[in-house]
Amino acid sequence: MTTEEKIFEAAKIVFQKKGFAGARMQEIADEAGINKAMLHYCFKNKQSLFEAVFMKAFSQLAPQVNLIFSSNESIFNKIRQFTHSYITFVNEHPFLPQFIIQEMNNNPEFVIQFLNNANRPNPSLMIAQIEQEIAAGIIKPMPPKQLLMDIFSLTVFPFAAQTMVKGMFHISETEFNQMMEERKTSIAELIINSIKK
Amino acid sequence: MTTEEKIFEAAKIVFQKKGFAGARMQEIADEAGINKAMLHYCFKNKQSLFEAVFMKAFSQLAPQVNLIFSSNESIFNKIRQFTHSYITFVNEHPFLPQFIIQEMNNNPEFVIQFLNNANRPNPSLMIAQIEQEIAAGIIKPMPPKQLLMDIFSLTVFPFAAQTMVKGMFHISETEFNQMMEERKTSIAELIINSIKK
DNA sequence: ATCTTTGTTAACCATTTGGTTAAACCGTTT
DNA sequence: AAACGGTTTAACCAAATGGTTAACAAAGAT
Repeated sequence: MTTEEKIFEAAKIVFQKKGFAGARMQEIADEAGINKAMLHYCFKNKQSLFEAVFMKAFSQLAPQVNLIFSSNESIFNKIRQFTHSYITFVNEHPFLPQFIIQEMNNNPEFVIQFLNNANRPNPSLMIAQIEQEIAAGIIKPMPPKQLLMDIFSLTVFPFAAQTMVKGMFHISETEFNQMMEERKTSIAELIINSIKK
Repeated sequence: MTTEEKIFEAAKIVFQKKGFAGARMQEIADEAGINKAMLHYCFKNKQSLFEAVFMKAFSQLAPQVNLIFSSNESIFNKIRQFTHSYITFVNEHPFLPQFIIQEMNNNPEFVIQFLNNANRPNPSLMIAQIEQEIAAGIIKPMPPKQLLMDIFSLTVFPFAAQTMVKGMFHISETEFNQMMEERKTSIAELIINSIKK
């Protein structure tokens, strides 16, 4: 692993745990097992290191979502695929959703950058398909954006609010993971049942 | 408004916008229109000021939730009341959910404090009722915690991920608020339809 | 009137923090 | 082996930041 990669991995860990403002350059250097000056040798400064980490995180998630959203499957199968593959993916990157949401809220200017980014999550195809299937009488009439928001909410929220959920329900890491495993299918069926005519 | 109140309000604004690590004592003082030394005269330090703000925020939300969860209504009406009153409340405090989730993730030790706090959100009554109604054959069998997580997800997520949602769907503040208004009833009916036998 | 308590401020301090520098290290070329 | 290039480090620096101090003002209490 090159030094740059070591730094990047370390920065990922520290930024995801502490956020941009809470992260310390020294801590990233320690985590990477290198001297602090190397951070500035490889990356211009804290901001640019952060942007690299954030971009990478985001562009790991978005293409997956788009792949499913733009496939040729029926809306029902797309929903099934989405919940399944999203939860699988996030299980391996448990801090991604809260990290992305947090930093997006703290730096709303960032959002603008992603609107121009090819790797942004793009719901327009999915919205079009929903409208078509409503017109074709396959699913009940409803605002497509609300449907998408329902799908995202049910899938993403438990991860984003992980700490609170675990605390409120008194559940362990293992129980949490098991619940998420169940949700891979239960969410999809919940949504499908509600829109199916 | 007393100086302490001015500080508290200012701290609320700055902490909710920047988070604990990102907030600056000077900025809070400026926002309150007072000298920085007053912060330390009224509150011991940054941490204790933050805890005061956080506790207050949390204990505005929790009792409302508990009131509904422990009423004598049917499960269907409780769900209707919850989505309605939660969305109404959060519309007036748009940064609360993301603030609470963010700081809980950043300081998981906090969670422990709330487990001993009388004002904590307590889902146990609601869970018991769900189990009863399943046993009585009123609603379909399902894990009660999953049902609660569905309700919370659909209600809270759009607010917690506000910035991303607005960016992804290209919707304005006004359109967002209108969507949330619709959700007050649409979420409840979605859930109720899915559990009703 | 004056003493005391409470509220408020400008100036100051110690530490932390992001960032820089100049020297050392090391494999490659000549 | 000397010169060279990229890589790495210890030491350093300036600014930012949380927190303190000592003086000052306002308001009661005696």
